[in-house]
Amino acid sequence: MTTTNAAQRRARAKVEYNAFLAACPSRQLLDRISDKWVVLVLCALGGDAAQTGAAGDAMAMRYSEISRLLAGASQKMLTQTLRALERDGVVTRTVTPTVPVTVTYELTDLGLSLHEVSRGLRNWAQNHMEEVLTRRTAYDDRAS
Amino acid sequence: MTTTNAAQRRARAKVEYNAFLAACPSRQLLDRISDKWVVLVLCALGGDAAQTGAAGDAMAMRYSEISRLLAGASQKMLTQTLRALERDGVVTRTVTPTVPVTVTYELTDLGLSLHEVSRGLRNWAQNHMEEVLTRRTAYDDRAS
DNA sequence: CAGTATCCAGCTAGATACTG
DNA sequence: CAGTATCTAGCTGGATACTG
Repeated sequence: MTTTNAAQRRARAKVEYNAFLAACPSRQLLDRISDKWVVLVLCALGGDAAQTGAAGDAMAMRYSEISRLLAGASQKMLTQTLRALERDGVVTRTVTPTVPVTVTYELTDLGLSLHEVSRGLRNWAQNHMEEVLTRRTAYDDRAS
Repeated sequence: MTTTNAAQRRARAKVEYNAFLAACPSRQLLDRISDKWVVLVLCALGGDAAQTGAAGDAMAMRYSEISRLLAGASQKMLTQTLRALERDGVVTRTVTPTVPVTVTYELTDLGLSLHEVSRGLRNWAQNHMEEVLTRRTAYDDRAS
């Protein structure tokens, strides 16, 4: 009976794994906010960048503004991220039919609350990152 | 002068991008907690699983216990994750030299506080995920 | 201006086999 | 029991070119 055994164990593991995943609802959110560009877009629209002049609170931004702020993001990633966030109701996409079309993005209430969550993360990071880094180098030194 | 132009633009973009990254310290943390298995290990050691009997607060767990709880995680991923967390001072790794060696993992104070952060995330997820899902299906329906 | 479409390199994570 | 080592498939993200 060696034929089905391995496959069965694998299938069983798959199920248990999914069950544990389902039991941990933060996974859903994490898949959303753990994305590199999602966080950066959130920062940008939330006004954390402060390099554009205004700072502190949410603002509507044009595609090209975001693109300029997040230099290094390809259009592909930017558009993909923006679409995903729009799909989830985190940002609004407003098309103004001017001559060359104008598109602005803005955080929704949902997006603002998500931005708040990411601020909580940022706070933790600022308070503990130094300790983490210290531990990390200590660990690396210990390992001959 | 078309030779250096493209490369220069690319280099410039790289710098700006990094600058914005650096300005957003949550990236560091996100790289840590956004990992699938990190969160699950955090859940396990934090006692969120509740499938082992005890529930609610932190507990020391053996490698095999974690492995059983997170069925579906390969040893590679589990070990890798555990090592990274140990390196960052989030968990402790205790080796007891019994006959077959016994290794237990436990959250440190730092790990507990990180676990709290992830609980904040979980709360947001529980409060808003339904809305996100609604928006998402609405968006998908709209797209003919 | 604000995208869409396509192709491809690199990294990650899973499978598998072996060890103190 | 608690790993380490190695190979590879698949997905993600970046480059590039084209469009309403």
